[in-house]
Amino acid sequence: MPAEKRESALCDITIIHEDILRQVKKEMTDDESLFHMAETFKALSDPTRLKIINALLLSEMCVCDLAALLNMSQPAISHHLKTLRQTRLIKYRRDGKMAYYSLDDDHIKTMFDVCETHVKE
Amino acid sequence: MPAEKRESALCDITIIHEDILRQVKKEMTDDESLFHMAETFKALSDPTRLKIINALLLSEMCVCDLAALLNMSQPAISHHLKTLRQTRLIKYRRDGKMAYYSLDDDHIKTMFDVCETHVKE
DNA sequence: TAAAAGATTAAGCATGTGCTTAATTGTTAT
DNA sequence: ATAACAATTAAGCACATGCTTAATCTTTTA
Repeated sequence: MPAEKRESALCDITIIHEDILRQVKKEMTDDESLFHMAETFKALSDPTRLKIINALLLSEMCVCDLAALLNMSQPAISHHLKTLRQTRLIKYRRDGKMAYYSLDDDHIKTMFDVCETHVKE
Repeated sequence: MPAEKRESALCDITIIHEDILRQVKKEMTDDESLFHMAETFKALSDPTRLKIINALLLSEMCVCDLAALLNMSQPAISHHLKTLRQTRLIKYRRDGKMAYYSLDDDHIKTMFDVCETHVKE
């Protein structure tokens, strides 16, 4: 065994389960997907944005409705909606001056419901 | 209509859909649950923590395994594990010097899988 | 009992997030 | 056209997050 190897065994972390590491490494989701998943969860990680999602689960709403519902400024709401749009959690349609927001698909409802179950038990 | 009411209608945001607001407000999840849900999603919102979850979906692992797998320091991993523990996403058992971590229940697997589906389509 | 090793906690710093106010865009109505 | 309004974007500030290094705790083994 070369000297560097012996030294590194002394200084570095001793890896106990190399076989498991190899196997796990092989089966893990790709980095890019994990990064985007983290972004999606991050979009859901703010109480205000979660309330927006919660509201949109119940009804399509415009920005000023949401601002009134959550008692916050329009810019603040608009900022959050942008975050949710960028992760494709919500979509919107324009009708004159108003922008009506709604959920993009059913994944969000599932994640919301499962998470609610988790925290309530 | 009293003067204050008229003035507020000029200065404040005009609420377009009062009926919907009332209905939605009534049906929304309670604030405390939403707050804890946001904390749960926040725990999942970091790429490193998501990789830890991903690894634990495949196998129980100790801290030094995870540190080696993700090529990070033990304190950094330990810090993340604490966050995941606090939201009851993972649990651990001690065996001598080592702490073996695993997922706490099936909710996490569901959220992980649904989110993966979401970002991959 | 002392030393070693896995794990956790603490302190400190760089970066990110969320709000506010102000400015801008885009659409409607006078 | 121009005024009004819903919405978005920008700039700036306070606070939170994630990493590093160092110190501490806990269990094993020599």
